[in-house]
Amino acid sequence: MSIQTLAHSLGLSTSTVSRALNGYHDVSAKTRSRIEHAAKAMNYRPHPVAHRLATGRTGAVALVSSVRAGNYLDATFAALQAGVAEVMRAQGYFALSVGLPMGDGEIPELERFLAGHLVDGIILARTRTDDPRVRLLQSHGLPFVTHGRTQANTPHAWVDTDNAQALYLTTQRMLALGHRRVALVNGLPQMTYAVLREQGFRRAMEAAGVSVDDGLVCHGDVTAAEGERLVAALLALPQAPTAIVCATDAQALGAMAACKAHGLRVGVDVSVSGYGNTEAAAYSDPPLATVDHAIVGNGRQLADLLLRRMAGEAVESLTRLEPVHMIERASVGRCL
Amino acid sequence: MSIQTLAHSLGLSTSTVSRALNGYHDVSAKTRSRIEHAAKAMNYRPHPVAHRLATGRTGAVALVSSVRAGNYLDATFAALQAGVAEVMRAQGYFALSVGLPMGDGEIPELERFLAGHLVDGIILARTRTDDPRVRLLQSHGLPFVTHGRTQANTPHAWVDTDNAQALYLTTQRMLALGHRRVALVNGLPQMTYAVLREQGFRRAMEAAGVSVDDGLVCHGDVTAAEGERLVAALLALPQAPTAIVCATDAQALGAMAACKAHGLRVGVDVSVSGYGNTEAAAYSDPPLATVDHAIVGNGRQLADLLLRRMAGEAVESLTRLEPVHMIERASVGRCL
DNA sequence: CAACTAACCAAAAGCGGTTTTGTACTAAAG
DNA sequence: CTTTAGTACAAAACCGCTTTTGGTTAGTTG
Repeated sequence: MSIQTLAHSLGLSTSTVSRALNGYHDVSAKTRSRIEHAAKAMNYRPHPVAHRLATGRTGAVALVSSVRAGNYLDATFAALQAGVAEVMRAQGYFALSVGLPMGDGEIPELERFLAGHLVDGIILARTRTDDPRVRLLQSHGLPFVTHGRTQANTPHAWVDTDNAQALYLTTQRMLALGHRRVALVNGLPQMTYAVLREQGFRRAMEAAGVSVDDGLVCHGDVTAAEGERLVAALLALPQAPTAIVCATDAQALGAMAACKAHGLRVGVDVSVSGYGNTEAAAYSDPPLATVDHAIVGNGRQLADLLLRRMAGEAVESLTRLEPVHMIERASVGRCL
Repeated sequence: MSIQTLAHSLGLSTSTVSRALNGYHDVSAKTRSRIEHAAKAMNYRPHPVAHRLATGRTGAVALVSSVRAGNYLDATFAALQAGVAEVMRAQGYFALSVGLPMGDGEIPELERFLAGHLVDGIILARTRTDDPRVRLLQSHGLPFVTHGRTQANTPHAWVDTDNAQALYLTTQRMLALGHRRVALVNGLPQMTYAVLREQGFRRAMEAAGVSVDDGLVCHGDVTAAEGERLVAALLALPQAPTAIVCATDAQALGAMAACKAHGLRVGVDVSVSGYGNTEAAAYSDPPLATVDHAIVGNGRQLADLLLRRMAGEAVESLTRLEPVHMIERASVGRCL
């Protein structure tokens, strides 16, 4: 069912059919409706590949993220994808997600993907402070939006949760409960969100007039295993922390395990908070205090900004800082 | 940088260049190497869209799954995607993942996706016993492999974990520990895996000569909230179970919470097991016994079968049942 | 009534490749 | 020496659509 057979069956030229279906003006109303009827009746739809070759547009966008082998995309990413897909679908676009192999293969693979002309725009997740993927996208020219900021000097469109505010809130809460030795278990420092979370942490400490013990600030993978390892080390210190603010719920689950292994009651002897409002956090024992960052909404925002970007809006106005709020649960309590 | 400019700069025709680069025989070795050198030097790569229009091949496959609003893809899906991508990338394919909106929009959206000619093959995750998506794919003709089986009478390629064996093992273990009132908290019955898990459960009970109390078999979403709800109901029964076998780790986390709320010590007064070997299970309190199903390996198998399918192998030989094993942890213990 | 303008549609040229068909030329076979 | 077969390349058709260009007809306008 090509445009040719359709045109032929109507006794018209393909160009007239094409122009009629694409809303050009130099087709009489009568002919247009005749064509539209026939198209519907014969269930004609332009072949997307041919359409793409002629127009350059693909009707799809990609959500790309780098994944380390053995360390897969998590529920956060999935929720992001859901938000993106929802908005994109409403506009007739497909939202595909693709994973780049973290490490040496990352940039070549992204180049290969870009060269593949599979999509009209890209949403890049988990940006880093100095992100070669962003530089590649900038030089390539394909419209893109990042989730999370970079520290690149050339501006680009982004959506971010207010990481600094989030950790400001949780840290402030710990301080309000009387904690003074507050530890930060953070993500890897090359991740922009980790930098921002640390800023929020330090700002809260400073605002309360409590000096930060750099020995209580540590970095690692955002996994439970890593959280457990880091917190076990913190608890072995001569001056162990009484509160532990973690960069993710997964780390916090590990942190709680380490505390228990050390004979501490979480929420009583030691307070622990997470980030992400995952289901596992709600059902941990004790329930884990966390930060809700409405990640599906972030996905919707990302899609919205990408659509605007593809429509040609300037990047300068295309940034969104999304609010967060703390969810208090029994894993945090008053300092003994 | 099109094939035409390349051909022109070499003083050859585009057809010769094309045939040389595609390994046809009627190009002299000298001309071929001259063309290959020039192509490399000028960094020529065929435009994928044009290539696709001419050949019909796209160089990408999709991992598709239906997602309910608010109930996103989980870590299992992400791990699957990682395995698929790994194998596909090695063959030069992209592995894209796309989410269909569960419900009425599901089939139209899949149709739209198929009509989009974006991929050469499809991997369908989370199959149901009677799956309209499978029927659509079968009628469409695009090569596909499902993760999980259906009960369709027309055969298709599939990879599945041995769900029945998994629940046979966990149930058997509960029975070996002296439990007689064993409950099953299962997924929704339209999911094939839920049917198979229930089969394994019943087979183990039967093998031990213990009759199944149908009041202790329940179904629901595979979330912690649902697990909690279902188990709270089970514990309110006059003859409450002493062991609870859950269909997923998430349900089991909810189940454990319900048990604790009921004043029971998990692993002592009541035993709980999960499925999926997630990190949250390893770090729950007590650590949750679970089933490891090597899901990344499943992804690799899926990719392998899809490649074979795309190469034209018959579906009959393209099925794989992957082994599982139980991971015993403190959430299960001897029946008091 | 000639000239001009819309309105409507067809023809043709792209998009960037692949594949079929055609054509010189060379070399071996009859 | 002619036929046959094989080699190496070019020309052209095609994939299915969009868009530019151009031409015809009818309806104003001066």
